[in-house]
Amino acid sequence: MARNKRQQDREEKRKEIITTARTLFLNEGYDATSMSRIAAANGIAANTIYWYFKDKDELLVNVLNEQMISRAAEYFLMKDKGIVERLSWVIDQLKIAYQLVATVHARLHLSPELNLWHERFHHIVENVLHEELKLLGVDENKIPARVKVAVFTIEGILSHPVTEHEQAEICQALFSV
Amino acid sequence: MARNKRQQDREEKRKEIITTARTLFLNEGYDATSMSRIAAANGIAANTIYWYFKDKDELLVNVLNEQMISRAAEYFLMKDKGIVERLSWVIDQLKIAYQLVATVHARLHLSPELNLWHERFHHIVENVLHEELKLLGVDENKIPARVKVAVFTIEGILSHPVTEHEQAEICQALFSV
DNA sequence: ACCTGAACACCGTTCAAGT
DNA sequence: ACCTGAACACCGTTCAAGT
Repeated sequence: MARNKRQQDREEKRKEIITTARTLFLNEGYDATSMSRIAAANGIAANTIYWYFKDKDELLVNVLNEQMISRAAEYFLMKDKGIVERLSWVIDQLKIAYQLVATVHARLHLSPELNLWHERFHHIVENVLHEELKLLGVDENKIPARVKVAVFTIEGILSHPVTEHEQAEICQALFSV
Repeated sequence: MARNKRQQDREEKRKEIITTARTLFLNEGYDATSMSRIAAANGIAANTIYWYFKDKDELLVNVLNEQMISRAAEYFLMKDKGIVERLSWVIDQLKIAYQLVATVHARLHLSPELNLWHERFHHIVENVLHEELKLLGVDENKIPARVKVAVFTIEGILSHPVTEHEQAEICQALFSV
């Protein structure tokens, strides 16, 4: 792995570590991925990571952010597709990261930074869903509760065994006026 | 703490350890509660716990079971109350244990025993909810999807900041025919 | 500024040895 | 059958020391 020389490389190196961590977190899970493992995959010593990130939770927040940004970019390219198709795409993407979803919920109270990220993430998602329901013509003052139900249901689908057929029925139930 | 003498005490001692673990898991969380901590609270050495339980996950399953059984007993004493009141009681009880809910979801794939418990738990809860929706007169073949949405929404309420007002609106949305 | 070896204070779990 | 001290193989993190 390319050695670091000067300040210009700092952001680049950070990104390298984040990418490695993302792969490992998604494949093996957060707890199962040790700092040594991430470091080894980057050709550095375990404690070197602490020069780039405060702790493991800050690294997690960065991984989550990178993942969210890249997925959001793709999502907004689907503007022409139907709501149902876009929603099932979102669920598919989240399913890939479902281990991390559970980890975030389990570690919320241990890390203020993670808690903040979680709040912001929900804020963004809820804004998008609010807009979708508005476009569908749902009664404006019933939208907030409907949005919460939709968000929580999506999370539930991620963390529980649900057949394709069940998932389709559930999505239909969420977006019927 | 009372020393153990013969086989008759085994179940009793197991219960003692489970009770201690339950208190600590609920107050401090699963990860934050070490085996040493549980052992110390029971006046025994850390490794002694392994004579009563295979590992920490088996202890967790027993804690969850005990909690579920005691809560279920109370629930069925509320038969005369309305559905909304009973549901909000269930949510309150689950909120007390919300840390464990997140832990269960995060550890599902690490422990087959925990996974099995989780499946059984959902089976029980879904049966109860199915019955409730049936009594409300919901269209029979729309019930399964509605049950899933209700279960996932309840879990969402547990793990996210939701105001009393929002919660009331959400519950109303779930049980409107 | 960047990186490391060594150490610290923990984990959950195993095992040989005690009663 | 029940319990323990000591050890094992890990953690995440800190720190003094190197370049």
